[in-house]
Amino acid sequence: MSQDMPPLSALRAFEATARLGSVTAAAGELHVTHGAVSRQLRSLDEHFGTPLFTKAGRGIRLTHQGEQLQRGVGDAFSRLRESCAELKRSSEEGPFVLNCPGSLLARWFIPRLERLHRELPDIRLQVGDSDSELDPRHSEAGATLLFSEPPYPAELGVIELAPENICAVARPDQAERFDSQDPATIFTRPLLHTRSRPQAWPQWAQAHGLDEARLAQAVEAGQGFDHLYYLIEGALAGLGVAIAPRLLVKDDLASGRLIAPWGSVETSGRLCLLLPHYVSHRRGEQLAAWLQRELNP
Amino acid sequence: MSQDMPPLSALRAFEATARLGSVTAAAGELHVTHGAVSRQLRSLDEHFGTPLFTKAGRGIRLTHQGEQLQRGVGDAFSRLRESCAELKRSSEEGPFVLNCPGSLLARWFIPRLERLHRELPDIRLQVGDSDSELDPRHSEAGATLLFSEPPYPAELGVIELAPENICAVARPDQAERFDSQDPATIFTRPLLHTRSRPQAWPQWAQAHGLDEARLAQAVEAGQGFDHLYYLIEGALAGLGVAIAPRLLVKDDLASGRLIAPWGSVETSGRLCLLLPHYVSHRRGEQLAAWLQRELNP
DNA sequence: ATAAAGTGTGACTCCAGCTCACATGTTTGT
DNA sequence: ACAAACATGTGAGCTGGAGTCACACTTTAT
Repeated sequence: MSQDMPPLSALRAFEATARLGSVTAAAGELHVTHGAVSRQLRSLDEHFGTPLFTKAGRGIRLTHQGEQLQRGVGDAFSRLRESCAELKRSSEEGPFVLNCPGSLLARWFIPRLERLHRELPDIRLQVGDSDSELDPRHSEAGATLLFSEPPYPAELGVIELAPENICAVARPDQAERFDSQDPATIFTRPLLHTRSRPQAWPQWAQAHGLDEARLAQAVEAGQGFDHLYYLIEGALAGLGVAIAPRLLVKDDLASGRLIAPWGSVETSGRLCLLLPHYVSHRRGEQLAAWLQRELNP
Repeated sequence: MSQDMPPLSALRAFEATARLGSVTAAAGELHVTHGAVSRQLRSLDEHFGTPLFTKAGRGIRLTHQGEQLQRGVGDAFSRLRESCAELKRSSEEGPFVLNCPGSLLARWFIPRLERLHRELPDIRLQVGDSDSELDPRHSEAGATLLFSEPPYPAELGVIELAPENICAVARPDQAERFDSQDPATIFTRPLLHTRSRPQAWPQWAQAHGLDEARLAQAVEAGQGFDHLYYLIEGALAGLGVAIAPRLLVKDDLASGRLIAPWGSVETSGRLCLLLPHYVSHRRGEQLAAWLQRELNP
């Protein structure tokens, strides 16, 4: 690759000067003084070993070599400007991609999407399932919604939206088995679980002062699922007691499709919105604000 | 004109990284550290508000937006490189334009061109008459050969090649009218002159201690010419005595076509080669050295 | 396990490129 | 003929953007 390119800033100065036919005008466009442009042009002359402009009256005029250079360089800069403008536009007006775990997407976000679109019509959100790419650093998304807990990696812009409350839920037809004053009555039913959150049940047991060994036994007896989403479906199907973030079963509790006999426990986890440093501020913050409102009425 | 272009150096870093698929490789090509490239890329992410690369394994991969940008930017940079290389080539290998006054060109340079081409075969000199554009700042030439005198404008690279000697010349058939011991015998013939060098005769008269008034009268009597070249032709035609730089009549004196009864007078003028600051050193200095040799044997 | 390769980033440094002020040359209006 | 406005070139001096260095972290290979 030919490695003797002149400084790019000098080429930009040349392009503007050649296009506008004036050093001063170019300086205006580039928001620098005419002296700065004049130096850049001189450095180009030296680089190419040939004059690009000559004086003409009180202004300047392209030399033959200058015209030759102008053809290619003018094209190249148009192309550059066009590409950058296009990307900028598609980044500002194109869909804003928000990734979040499938369970959160299905059980909390999708039911609220219509309201989101109504209240933030210009955000053109595109939601995606992030279970395949757990690490937001590998994702192309503009933002990621997920449960996490401190300490957060410093390079990610983490906004804590709400504390995570987990609760044990079951179908209402099993209500009589459970005593809301006695957490141990939970052991009358199998404990549904998922491999992706092995600490969920132990955490709950500790908060309610239950014996870990007996808990492990009950977990053993319950069905395992690959995914939190299916876990909750298991509870709805009456297979046993599921453990889930309160957020995901909020609507089911309100409608009476599920019950949470022992309330919910706040964990050290938080529902977080990850806005990478580079993300467009306007839309990212609009979204964060909307989520805050929606989560903390 | 859309004025929110990212820094060009960042775009160059992006282009190299996208093309080579590696930050480190791009850093190598740009002769900087990988850290420098990494920062540039980050600044681009921030400018566009969208990620251009994601991590992939231990390397990186273009995102969708990155690919979009790469198409245009890659093209633009190819174009830029191509244009610059083309101009550089035509400036280094193309003809080297030397301008000089028509009289010098015709009466001194052209007879020596063949030797120049033989001794400096790769210089591909193109000589032009500069009488229309006297000021080298308005010319497109790579170099200018001309008579000038100090002080020289600072911004021009002036190389003094030889002192200017002027002499009064006439046709040999008029030799008996002139006494080489008595300059006043010059007034036996009309004094040919040119408007472009009104000070030539007075200078000569002063050097030989002649009366200015009588000189003015003799000049009045002589034919005037537009151009030094025709002035010498006038002397060759026997119209009177011409005044000219010794260099221009050197060959005619040697061959006996002209005589210079009173020798020559050194003036404060110098034959100079003007090499603008930007000119390719190699060829400019080769030419200067050859001229030095040719003028001062 | 251990090494090697690749990328990201905090802290610091430095010089490329800018501004300022002035000089010089050109055009235009009166 | 003169002055004023316009345009570019340049010496001196300053500053912030861009680079280096060193280290951390992750992934791949041996």
